Amino acid sequence: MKKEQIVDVLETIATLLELQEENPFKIRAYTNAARSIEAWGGNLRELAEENRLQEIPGVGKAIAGKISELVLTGESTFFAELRSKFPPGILELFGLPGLGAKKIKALYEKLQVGSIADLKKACEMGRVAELPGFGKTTQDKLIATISNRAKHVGSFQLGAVAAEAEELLDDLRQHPGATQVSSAGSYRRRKEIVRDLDFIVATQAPEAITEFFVGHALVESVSARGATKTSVRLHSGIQADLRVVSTAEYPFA
DNA sequence: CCGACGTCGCATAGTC
DNA sequence: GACGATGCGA
DNA sequence: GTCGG
Repeated sequence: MKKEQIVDVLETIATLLELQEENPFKIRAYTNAARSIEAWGGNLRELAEENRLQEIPGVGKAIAGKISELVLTGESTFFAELRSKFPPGILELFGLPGLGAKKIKALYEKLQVGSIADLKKACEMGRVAELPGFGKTTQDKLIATISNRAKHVGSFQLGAVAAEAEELLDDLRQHPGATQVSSAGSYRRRKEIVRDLDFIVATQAPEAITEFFVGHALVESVSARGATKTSVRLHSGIQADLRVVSTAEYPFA
């Protein structure tokens, strides 16, 4: 297992320990270890094989043991057991502003809320406002936040994808077969939130352009490939659509 | 072995 | 309206 | 859970 994944596991352990109201210092120990490992340049596998994990600040005997297990087997019995105590979706709830461990625990124990979808239903049924510590205001705000969030699933901040978009545009323009290249849609309009990137290329050689597009270094995977429209996913995770048109119809595309 | 581990201020919403 | 709880960031 | 006296 890779370093980033291990860091993620340690952070998740900390979060789950919060839910069962563990000793706050123990919780922090896990987050500290995660931060520390993140900053550690070296190779975890080597360190694990030489039993030197404890050289990393914040990593003691217990956490070192869990890391070795993760590095070697990709699993941790402790983590698996901890995880099994809660529904997987409960971690989503930490992403909602205003919700922390205490509130989430109450929602889970009293209303069996184990995901954002569950929470939305509970709010809509008016059950959340009944809970001590919650009220109508909170319930309404949660509904609003969740609905708002749904709109942004699979969307990106403009700045987060601008670099990829521009690089792709430039490279398409470099291609000898492309006579006109432009972006379209929300990216062209510089909307703050973009769901996907749209490119339009005028060409006499659609096949070659498509080939070039799907083979581009920024492309992670190809989800659809047709004569006039091709969809791919870039490394950042955003979807990018390419429309190829004849030079004659480009002005109308 | 055993105690310390950051702390404070602010905002918000709920309860008394 | 005061007060404690919770969440969040400095 | 980890660190340090």
